[in-house]
Amino acid sequence: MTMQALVPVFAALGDETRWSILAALGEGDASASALAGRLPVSRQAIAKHLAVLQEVGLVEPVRVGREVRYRVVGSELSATAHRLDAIGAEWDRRLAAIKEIAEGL
Amino acid sequence: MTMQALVPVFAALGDETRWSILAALGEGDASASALAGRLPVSRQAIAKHLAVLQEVGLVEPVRVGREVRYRVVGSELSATAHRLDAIGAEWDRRLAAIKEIAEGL
DNA sequence: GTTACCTGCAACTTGATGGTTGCAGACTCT
DNA sequence: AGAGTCTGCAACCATCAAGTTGCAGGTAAC
Repeated sequence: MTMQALVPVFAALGDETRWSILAALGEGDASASALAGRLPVSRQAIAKHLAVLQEVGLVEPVRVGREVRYRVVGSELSATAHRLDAIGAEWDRRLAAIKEIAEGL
Repeated sequence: MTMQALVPVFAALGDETRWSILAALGEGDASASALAGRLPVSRQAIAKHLAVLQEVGLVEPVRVGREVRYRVVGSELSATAHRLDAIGAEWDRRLAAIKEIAEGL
């Protein structure tokens, strides 16, 4: 159970560049330098984004020799999705209850 | 089908104050002024947040006399959750494939 | 018609964030 | 040992976002 603080996870997912990084990592684990070769931003910018992603558990570092590769943690994505879905369902339930009252049932 | 641009939705959900507003709206529809009475921020700040939430379809305005009440759109939350879940599942699938290759199966 | 209240617009402050460049340190490999 | 390359740290810039205050415009109610 990761149980990250939800809101920071969304904040991390609310940036296009970070999604580009996640998408690139989907092709296989890669280091900040390798990613900088594929994306139109500097290595340091990518390093910062990776730090943010790691902070909320969306990505994890793996040392391979002298480089640090990053891997997407798909389960964190799924966990976040499920928590969000539960919240959405809760709201739907409440709305349905209100609707019933409004319709005099 | 709302089909909002995903990333902006996450950006909208990546703010604590916005969650406070959503939570308060969960108690029942309310206007910006009413929310300002319950939350520790100014009405205008809340109005801006509501604009952001409306922009991505998480909330919708309802005129009631001279005031504008807002209602949470739970379905948008659920839709976002399902899309995120699909992405997470896709990553898990890929990781599983990579793992199989790595284990020489 | 006034009074009162609620919304909407504008200007401004401030802190966070996305981005850059430059440099120092560490590790590999020949 | 030396060359090359990868990481990490720091300073810095610019833009955006969250928040504020103040004011003008409607709309409801008495």
